[in-house]
Order: sequence, then structure tokens, then C-alpha cells
Amino acid sequence: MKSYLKACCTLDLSEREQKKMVIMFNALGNPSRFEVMKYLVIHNGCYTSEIVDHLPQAQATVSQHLKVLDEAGWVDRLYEGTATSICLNEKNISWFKEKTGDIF
Amino acid sequence: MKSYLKACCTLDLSEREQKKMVIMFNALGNPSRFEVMKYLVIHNGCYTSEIVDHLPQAQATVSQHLKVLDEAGWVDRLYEGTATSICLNEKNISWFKEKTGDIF
DNA sequence: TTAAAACATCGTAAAAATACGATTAATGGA
DNA sequence: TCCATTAATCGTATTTTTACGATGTTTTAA
Repeated sequence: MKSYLKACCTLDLSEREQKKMVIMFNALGNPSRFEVMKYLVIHNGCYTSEIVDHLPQAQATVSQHLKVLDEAGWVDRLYEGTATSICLNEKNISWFKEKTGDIF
Repeated sequence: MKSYLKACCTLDLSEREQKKMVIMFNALGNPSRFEVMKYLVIHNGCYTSEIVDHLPQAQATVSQHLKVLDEAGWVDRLYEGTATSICLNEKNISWFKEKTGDIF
């Protein structure tokens, strides 16, 4: 994702925040990752293995998707022994909704 | 964008609606298209040429981006003679915000 | 009718995203 | 210690996205 664009106007959104928003939008603009988020609404804190079972893709692929969601700020990964539990990042989710509401 | 996934649970979101949400997220998950939307918040109803001037890309590229935003439901294109004015699709934008609020 | 203006579309090259099998790393028992 | 479990990472093939120049289309004006 390139990001060489300058903001056209402030709209109460810094350049850094705008980049972050684009990354968050991008992360959910994929059917598998959106489905993970929906699954987490019901199964928040579940282990990665559950999500792997829920999706029709290989473990490596799901792991990659979870990394994208993590780096975008939608989820946190908590390492518990050999397992990893995935939690919604409520703070960032709220931030995203607020900003979306402010701008549009 | 593939969409072979079945919904895990309803969450007041039909499969059709889920697909639409993913497409809307995907459309704004690009710096140029996000910038267009921000520009429209201030210059709603402006002509395509203004947006072309605002972005650092070729006319053909901007036209393609506007098509994506249109097909995702973020904007409407109104053909006025040889020009095209671009308007925010308030209805879909509201829908998106409502659904995002409902789900997360 | 011709020409210019404003956009859309086409064809295509280059870059990025997606998916997978294989491998690696870390942990927790037996 | 050795092995099984869980998940991350690596290397890579395939698909999709992005961007551009060139061309096509529609409308208005001369």
C-alpha cells in the first residue's frame, strides 16, 4: 500500500491517522478477514486453532490474515503457552468508528 | 475479491450485506480513494476534473478509482454534459456506519 | 460538420496480495 | 530428554490490483 499522498484538508485527521484508517479499511476489505472479525464478535478471545477450523483455508494463510488484522489494530494476539488467543482491540475499534463518524 | 465464505453467524447481517460491507471496506482501503472521499466531504458534487487535479495520478487512473468508489456505493456519478459530477452517496454511507456500529 | 472538452474504457506492464506446503520455533507434557 | 502441539515464518506460484498511454465516446460550441 503506497501512501505518498498529502492530505487535502485536515478534517480533524492527521496524516498519521489517515494512514492508519486506510490500513484498517484495507484489512477488513477481504472476505476472510471480515469473517474472522465477525467470528470474534461471538467468540472473542478464542484460540487461533478455532479460527483455522472455521475458515476454509490453510493454517499458514489464516496466520497471515491474523497478522494483518493485528498490525492494522483490529485485534491483539495473546501468546498463552503454545496457543495464541485472539482478542478484539476494543480501543482501536472505537477509534475507527468515531473517526468514520466524524469524517463522513 | 473472492467471496466463497459462508457467514459464521447472523449478527443481523445477511450474506449479501456482508459482501457489500467487504466491498465498501475494500474500496476505502486505498490511499487515493480515501483521499477522494475526504476531498468530497469538502467539495461534494465537484467535477471529475477537480479530483484529477487534486490527485497525483493520471486521468485514466483516477477514473478507475472513481468507478470503484461508485460500484462500492460510496459515491454517485452524475453525467452533466461532457462533465461528471461526483456526489457522496449519503444513504450508503449512513448504512455503512450503522452496520459497522451494530457489528463491532 | 468539425473540433474541442471531459471522461470512460482498453490493453498491458509492474507491483502487491493471496494461498499453500514445508519448515522453524516455542511450549508443555511424558 | 524427547515428542507432540500450536502457531509463526519462509519460499514461491498464482491472482489481483494499480497505474499508464492510447483510444473511444459523448456532448457542446463554433
